[in-house]
Amino acid sequence: MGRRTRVRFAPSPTGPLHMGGVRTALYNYLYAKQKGGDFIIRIEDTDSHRFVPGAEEYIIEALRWCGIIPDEGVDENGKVVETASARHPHAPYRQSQRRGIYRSYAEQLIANGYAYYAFDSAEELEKVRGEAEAKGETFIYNQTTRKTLRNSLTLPEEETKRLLEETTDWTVRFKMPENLVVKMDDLIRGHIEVNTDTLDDKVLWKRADELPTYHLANIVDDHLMEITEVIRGEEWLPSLPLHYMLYKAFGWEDTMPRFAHLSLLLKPVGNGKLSKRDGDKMGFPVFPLRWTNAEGETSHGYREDGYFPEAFVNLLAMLGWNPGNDQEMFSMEELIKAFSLDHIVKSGAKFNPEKAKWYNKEYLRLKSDEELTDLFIPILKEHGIIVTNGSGARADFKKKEFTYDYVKTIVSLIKVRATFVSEFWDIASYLFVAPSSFEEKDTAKFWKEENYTLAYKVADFISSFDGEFTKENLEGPLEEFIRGNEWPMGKVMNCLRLALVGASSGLGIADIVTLIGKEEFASRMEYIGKTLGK
RNA sequence: GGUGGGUUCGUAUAACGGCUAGUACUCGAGAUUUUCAUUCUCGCAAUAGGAGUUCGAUUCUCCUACCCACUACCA
Repeated sequence: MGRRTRVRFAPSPTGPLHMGGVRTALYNYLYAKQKGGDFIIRIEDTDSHRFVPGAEEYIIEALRWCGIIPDEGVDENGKVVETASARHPHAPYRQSQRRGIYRSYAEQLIANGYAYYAFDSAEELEKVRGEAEAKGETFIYNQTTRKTLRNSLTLPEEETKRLLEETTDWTVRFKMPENLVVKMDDLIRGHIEVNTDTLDDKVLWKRADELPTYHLANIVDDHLMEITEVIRGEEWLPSLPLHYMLYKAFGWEDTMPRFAHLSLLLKPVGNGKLSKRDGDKMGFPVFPLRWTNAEGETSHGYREDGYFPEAFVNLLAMLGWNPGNDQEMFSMEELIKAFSLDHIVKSGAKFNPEKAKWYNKEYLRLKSDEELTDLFIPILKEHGIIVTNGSGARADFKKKEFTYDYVKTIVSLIKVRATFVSEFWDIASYLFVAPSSFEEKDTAKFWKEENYTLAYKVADFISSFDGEFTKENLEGPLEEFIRGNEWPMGKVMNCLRLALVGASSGLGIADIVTLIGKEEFASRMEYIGKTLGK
């Protein structure tokens, strides 16, 4: 039909965006970009009671961190973003700022017999609900019960007129037709049929705050904004028949968007959907960014926990979608190329925190040494380490001054051992500060006279080594020396490692000695001797 | 309760009627390594249950079970 692809992500600013919401936004974004179309962010703030300050800014910032940038919508400063591709202005993108638009559409439905005025107060409805519940039934405002309630279908015309003018808590409800089978097609789920007898007369517009409800606002805006595909969460599937009926009532069937309903993200263990609590309990974030609520409770965010946005996006993309082959690592560009609604999984996906970490580990390895070094330097500063611009890999342990090259060399050696940059300090602190204590178990295992006497001989060998100190120069001769004497390699080396690292783990001895230098090496050998005996 | 959706190793998924049900994470074993880590090799482990259609069913149909969503003047 040649319509330009236009999709939207339409969050309501009632709190921080959950990672499931980010996934929905991501799929919309991928779909739009693949088709060369537009990705729109629309803020659905039609519920004045649930509005949370800062939530909108949070949502936009979170998406931007992920690299999900809208072609149209609101930016993180609240300013309108609009592309040149827009054929006519679609702004504003906040439904609260569009309130003037909706009333006439609601009235149009009434004029054409698709909707009616309802004057039942909240208390009255609560009462009939309570009565039904007492009888073990569920009250539904539908074609049967509407005949017994106060609305423009049951009241005389004059009374309706009077109430419209004199009262301010009435609503407009959709008049759901009787016994009609709605035939729908979902891009992911296929053909679905629902009988309208099982549906209720949903409120479309509220006089009290002069705002539409989700259903009306959603259909009107999707129409006005020329949305071609609606990709949203599974929780909307039950209201799809209503939405179909609304498009029909407005006479917009020919431009009705196609629908795709995504399954939910489930909690890692047990049943149910992923919630904030699961993250707190199991120690993983459920939010893209850190969030502090009105009560002052702070929730973890992927960004603050040290995840790379590329890793976060990648793991999210693979939760409920697959490329149809074994590829697991995808950049945003690759995702845009490979994405397809055909490969979306119908069932809910349990989130696996282990796999999330694995993704970050993989992306960490992919980063350049420079980039990782820049991320490591602020952490070093927190530990009182000064990083200078001096040339070469030089270390001054007394002044705690190390060159950029020194840090970079370390990063290149340790990055394979970490999942997060935040782990670098624990992994490599001994390359900046001499160990002050020695791991008990390792000490008991290796620091024995028959071992350390040999270790000190090896230390003498290293100290008197007259070539330039590099790993390449040192490694071969060192090994030959120990093997030549037929000394037990593992035991001797671990005595040295205990002295240099404080434990029997860490880099190769040649690496460490090359980095810290002769002087520091000697000092550490002396210290362990004084401390543990020699 | 009603309506709709779903169900392949522990987890994420592949196999769009046809090999021995593949891959990744996790876990286990081995190899390499001066330790640790890495790397490599191998291994454990699944079609919810039952009918039917078919030469043949993970795939199609029906029933049962279980899970999820919705059932607001919330989105």
